[in-house]
Amino acid sequence: MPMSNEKYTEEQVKLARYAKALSHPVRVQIMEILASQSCCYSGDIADDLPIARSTLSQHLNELKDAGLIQGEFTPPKIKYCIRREGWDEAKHLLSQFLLMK
Amino acid sequence: MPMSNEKYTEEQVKLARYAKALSHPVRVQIMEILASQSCCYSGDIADDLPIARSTLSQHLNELKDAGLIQGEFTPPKIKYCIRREGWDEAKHLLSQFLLMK
DNA sequence: AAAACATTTCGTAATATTGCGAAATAAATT
DNA sequence: AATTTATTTCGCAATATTACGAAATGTTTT
Repeated sequence: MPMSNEKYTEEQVKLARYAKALSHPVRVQIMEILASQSCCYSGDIADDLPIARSTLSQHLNELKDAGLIQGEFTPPKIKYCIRREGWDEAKHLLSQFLLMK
Repeated sequence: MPMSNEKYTEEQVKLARYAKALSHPVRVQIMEILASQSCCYSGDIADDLPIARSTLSQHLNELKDAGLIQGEFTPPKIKYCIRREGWDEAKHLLSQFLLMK
């Protein structure tokens, strides 16, 4: 047992959180869709995906909670985009991690 | 709905599987430990981690199932190492994915 | 053969994820 | 004001994850 009060480092926790956000194929696909065009309306994403809209909404929320995407309300639709800060941090942490060996 | 029979591409599924393997801080830490020394005995890993040995065993199994590590039985211990093929594939898929935007 | 050691499997509990359809919310259009 | 459109929240069910300690497995040492 390590002596630290915390079980894991902040980086380990963050890395795991980003990895978890990407741990379902549909969320990988959502990120790919958002990357391929600057932004995208929720409905347009739904048309490309084999899941119910309510289920998509949950996946979008997970990506948002992880800080990887952001949604802008432009009535009556919601425009989703990749969130730079989160995406860049995920990139940085994962790249570092993958380079280690 | 896409016309393809399969819901997701092979790459999306593989990427999600590797991401899932790394979606818990303790598994990130295990990979870091294994990367920092060529190989490691299960018991030595357990000494560094704040979880029960049976729990560690489950996490090791998940990493093994994902193809990221391999265990060699050198009685009475088991020596765990990073599995090159899997690790390299994860590296490749994730790097590609992260570069996309 | 018995004791010690290293690790896994089993049983179980608590919690999280994934999925859907129905209902709710909220804005735009008629 | 009523209808349409876009999306989310709710309620629920099925399954998966995470964790632990106890028991089992298999090897080495005594």
